[in-house]
Amino acid sequence: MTNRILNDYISVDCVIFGYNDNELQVLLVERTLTKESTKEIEFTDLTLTGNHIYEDETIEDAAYRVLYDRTGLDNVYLEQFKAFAHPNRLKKEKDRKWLIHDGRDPEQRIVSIGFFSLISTRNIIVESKCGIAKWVPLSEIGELAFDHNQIVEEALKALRSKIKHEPIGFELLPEKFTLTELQHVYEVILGTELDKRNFRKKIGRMKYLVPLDEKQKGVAHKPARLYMFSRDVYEKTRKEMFDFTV
Amino acid sequence: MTNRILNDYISVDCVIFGYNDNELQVLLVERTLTKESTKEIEFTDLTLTGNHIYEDETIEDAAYRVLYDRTGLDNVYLEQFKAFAHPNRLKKEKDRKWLIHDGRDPEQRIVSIGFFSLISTRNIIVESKCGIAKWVPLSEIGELAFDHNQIVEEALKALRSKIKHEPIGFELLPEKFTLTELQHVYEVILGTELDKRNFRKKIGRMKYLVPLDEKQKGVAHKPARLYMFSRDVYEKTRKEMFDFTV
DNA sequence: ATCACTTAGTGTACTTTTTACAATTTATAA
DNA sequence: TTATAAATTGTAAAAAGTACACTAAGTGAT
Repeated sequence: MTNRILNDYISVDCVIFGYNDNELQVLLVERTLTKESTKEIEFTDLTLTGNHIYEDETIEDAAYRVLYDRTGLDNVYLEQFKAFAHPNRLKKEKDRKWLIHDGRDPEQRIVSIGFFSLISTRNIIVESKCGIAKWVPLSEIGELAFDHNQIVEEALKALRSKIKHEPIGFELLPEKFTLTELQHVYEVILGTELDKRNFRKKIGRMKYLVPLDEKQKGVAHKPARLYMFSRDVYEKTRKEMFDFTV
Repeated sequence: MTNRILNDYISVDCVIFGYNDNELQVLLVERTLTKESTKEIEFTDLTLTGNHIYEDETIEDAAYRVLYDRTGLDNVYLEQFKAFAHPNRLKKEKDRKWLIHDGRDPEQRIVSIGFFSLISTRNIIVESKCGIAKWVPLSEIGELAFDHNQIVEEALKALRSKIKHEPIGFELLPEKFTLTELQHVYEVILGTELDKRNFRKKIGRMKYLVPLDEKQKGVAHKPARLYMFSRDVYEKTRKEMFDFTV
């Protein structure tokens, strides 16, 4: 790997989703902006995690690298969903007289290739070498830098669409999880309430969800059985569907 | 519009699908390569339709423009499905000593943002100002320039996935079409045979498919009823589904 | 006018899935 | 022992999926 970037104007940006406190959260990074003239700190901002693409990387390589540098995790769910080029981004940032604290000009990244990632929050070390990252519940995201609000919007759309047709909900949960937790993940992402019995009946037909001989510990009520996702079974039993809406 | 390109290294590439002779076809463009030294024509190649993104365009704007320049059509189905950056593309093309006939260096476009488009073949004028385009059945596509084979592959995957969940099949047909034609489109795209009665039962439940008081003309058998897609009805009746595979 | 030919159009019985809905079980904590 | 909290489970009715074969309505040839 050369570390020479492919192009100054292209970056990957990653919408990192986590699930905690019964909410869908996004991992955002603080960006410190200084005045070009005085070098004084003007204010801080929140951005997605992103970076350039190196010369000898595919776009996916770059995204996995970005994700690893931010979270220390690999083998996580990551999916490219859309590329963005805001013709106004250039202008909007040019009008300002700010620099990012490391001296980079914030206008540089023009085309951004959006990925979303699902990670199990508990594994993650939020502090990393490149800036301070923090989990922000979707409902509390304010105005982000650049066009990152739009990217989050579209990532959420892509996630909603994807989760309806492929079993990816458990990617937001620890390896072993209860059916109620899984149901909550679906409810939070889809924004609807689901009937407990029907959810279990439906998901129960999916062979890839394997019940363990293990139960929740330390809860003040009947402990729930734990389950795991088996990719193996999934690959073997997956069949394509043919359903169009309405 | 300035016509100043955003960036030399980024392009949009469009996989234009058409349906004819009961086959899925792709509109491809001949590229003439000349030797850099002698300017002699070395050979011709086939590529997708693509172009750079202008400074004041969104990526989608650029794709619609590219499609319009190639086909003379607007208001067609167009969808961004994936961005590509082949780290090897640069090298592969650099090793050769060719130029495209207009003098451009073929290595220039590095990141390509892929779209696919569905058009009703009968409306299209294939001759256009920028090169000769021709319809090639999917089964007969040989080796394309750059990584365009991969882009076509992925476009097809995206199309297959999309058509399972959204009503876009008729985009490949004239405004008025028969149910048999529609069924053939689904069969060709999905690569499976469908039962005529079951297909009609299923699609018949979709209110957006409106039967007309009009029949096929000039066929040597019982003429079929013609149908139209009503986007209006679709928008109104569309409801989200929650189905995961297996 | 009849007939041969070709594709359009339709129904039924069976299985599976969806949907709406509430009582019982099993653990902890007081 | 009891109160509490969440887990777990079933059923009946409606809708959708599946497998399967005959009749209808045109054209073109005789």
